[in-house]
Amino acid sequence: MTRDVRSVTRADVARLAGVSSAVVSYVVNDGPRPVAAATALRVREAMDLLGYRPNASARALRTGTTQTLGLVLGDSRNPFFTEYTFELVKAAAGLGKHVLIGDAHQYGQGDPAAIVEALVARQVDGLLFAAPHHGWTSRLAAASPVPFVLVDAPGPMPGVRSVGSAARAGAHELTRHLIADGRRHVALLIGEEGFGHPDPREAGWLSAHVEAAVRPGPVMRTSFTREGGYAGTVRLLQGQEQVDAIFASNDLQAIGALRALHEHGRPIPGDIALVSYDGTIEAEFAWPPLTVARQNVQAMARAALDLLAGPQPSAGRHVEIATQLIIRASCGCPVATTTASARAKES
Amino acid sequence: MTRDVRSVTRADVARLAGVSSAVVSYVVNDGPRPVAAATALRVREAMDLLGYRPNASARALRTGTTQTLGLVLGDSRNPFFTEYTFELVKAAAGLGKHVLIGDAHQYGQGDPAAIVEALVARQVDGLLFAAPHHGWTSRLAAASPVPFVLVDAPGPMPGVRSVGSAARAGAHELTRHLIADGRRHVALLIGEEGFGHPDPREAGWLSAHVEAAVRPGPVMRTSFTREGGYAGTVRLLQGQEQVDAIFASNDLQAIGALRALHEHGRPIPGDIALVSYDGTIEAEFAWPPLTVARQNVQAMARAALDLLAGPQPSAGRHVEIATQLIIRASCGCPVATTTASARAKES
DNA sequence: CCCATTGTTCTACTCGTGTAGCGTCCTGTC
DNA sequence: GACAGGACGCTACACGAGTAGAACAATGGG
Repeated sequence: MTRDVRSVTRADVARLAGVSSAVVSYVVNDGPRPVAAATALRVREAMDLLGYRPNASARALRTGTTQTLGLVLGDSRNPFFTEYTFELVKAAAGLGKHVLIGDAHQYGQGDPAAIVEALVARQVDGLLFAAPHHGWTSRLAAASPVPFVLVDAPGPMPGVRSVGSAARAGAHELTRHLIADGRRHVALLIGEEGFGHPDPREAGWLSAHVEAAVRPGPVMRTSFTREGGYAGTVRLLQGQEQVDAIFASNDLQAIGALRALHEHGRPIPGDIALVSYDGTIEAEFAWPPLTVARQNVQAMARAALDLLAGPQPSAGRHVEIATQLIIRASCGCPVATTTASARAKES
Repeated sequence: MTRDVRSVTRADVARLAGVSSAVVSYVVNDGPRPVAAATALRVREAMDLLGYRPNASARALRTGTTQTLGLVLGDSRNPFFTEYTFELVKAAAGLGKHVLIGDAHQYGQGDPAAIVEALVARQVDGLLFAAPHHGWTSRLAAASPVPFVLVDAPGPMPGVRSVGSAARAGAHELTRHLIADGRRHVALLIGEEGFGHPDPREAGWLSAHVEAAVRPGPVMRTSFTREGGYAGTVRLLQGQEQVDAIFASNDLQAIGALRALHEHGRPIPGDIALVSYDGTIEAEFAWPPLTVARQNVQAMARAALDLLAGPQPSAGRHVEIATQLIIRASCGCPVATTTASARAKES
């Protein structure tokens, strides 16, 4: 039919409807000026007939806004981030915005500013950072001329808007559950020290021990990957310290731990209980299904977009979303139910 | 410093460098006209000093190309598609292009044209369809005014450019491996009939049986989800027919099957072998690790972009990428090695 | 009947970039 | 010394949409 739909322009519609191009704009945008009902109808008919679609580039040029957000991703193999990504895409679509993906890997880990520039050059209205390298944050903040939020921050940072889970409370609750079940040697799998803040998951794990007056189990530092979880667990099993439960700080580590435990023939949860922080679908369909502190990815995505759209307090702002304790087979407790954890709070 | 980086324009650079704005363009684009070396240097210094970034919207308006591709995604919870997504993003970045994500779910399954329109209105240069609903294809093709390719097609379709794996060969090889190991009752987990083409995975599974003169095992039709794999496997275990191996048609079904087998206390591979088609990281870190026909997602992503960029044959074109047989513990065979399957071919 | 007011529409400029058409100057050759 | 030709650079317009300012018509009040 029409050779090229993109070539239908405002002027074409105006000509067909017998009006000026301004009127077409007013109709399209329910514009700043009123249009007589009869005229608007003629214009709408002309638009339908021609299959008119306003040119987004021209609009962006004129208005300075693209209705597009840039998402900087660090680890695309982590199911938590992929789930997060798609929740963000969905939430953005609900606001009529699209998401442009910038994978940090391809630009080389060394230069976060390059990613930001590539996205900013595309005229994105805002940036979402899901890059786990918290060391980047300050440089990213400096490099970004547009509003941005960290979508997975461990805690508040001055001058930065961020969203995170109530990780300390979630980890505390998860650990307390293990202790209440009778576990007395809960090892912690976690990332390297100085990876930004003191890790709130470690703090929660520790505080649950303090609260119950139980001596904390061993801490194993490794990477937040399947391989890291595997290697860390093997080291735990070969070590001197007694272990009757493992707290993995994300699902990837838990999946790796699972393999190590299976390979060593240690029954779960009979011999060693295993719980995890994140609670992606992978943890749900692992064997045995994992008891987790589930991050509310959907709520986090919405909060991130709210922060981006809202006013820009120079002091920064951190929104914390509650996690949810989901009890499955891997902790070996009798009940299998669900409890809401600490309520959402802000700081 | 500069109040708003986006506000630095070509004219600012020209003024600082003491040249006209055209010259700045020529330098930026290594433009259609030559520029004296000394002048170019001055311009470049001015650009650096001001932090000039060409406005992508204005460029897109002028040139009619956005250097952006739209990706229509059907199932964002399938690790195969998420891996594919990020390979596409990476491959596109290598060509200086970005990817705009359109999640089919949010628009409602009923109207694929709406997704296309939303993306096309954003001036994407091309479309990539990863929507598994093959029934959509013709409508999508009709709705798309820009070049498009199917990135996960089961076979050639007239007038459509598409990429797929050599699924029949891969399934054949995988099944043959099971039979060679002594399995004689290989059940097939697969999707509903009429889901587009006759499924090449079913054909490969069947042809391996014919080749070995072994009577094919039961066929279980279910959805391509974890839940579907679980339910299908439970039905298989409760059914009359003997089963000593299960061929899952994708990793999701395999993960579900794994849970069912574990729940029923059927040792893998001792009692029942399990293999899967896809070969994402989830299959690698399952317990036991799954023997798979791995789709070469990276090669598929590159092929898809090549097809999109290349000439547009009206007859359509289908590129097939070879799968790779990866032997792990779940099939119970003695060796654990890797074999390349049928080489890439085109049709 | 005139004029102010309101409602509706048109004209014209703007956003920032790509590039065609047209100088301008410089060099080499007869 | 005049002139052809090349190397550079500048001016000016187009891309498609948003919207302010002006124009025009219709209406009501005095």
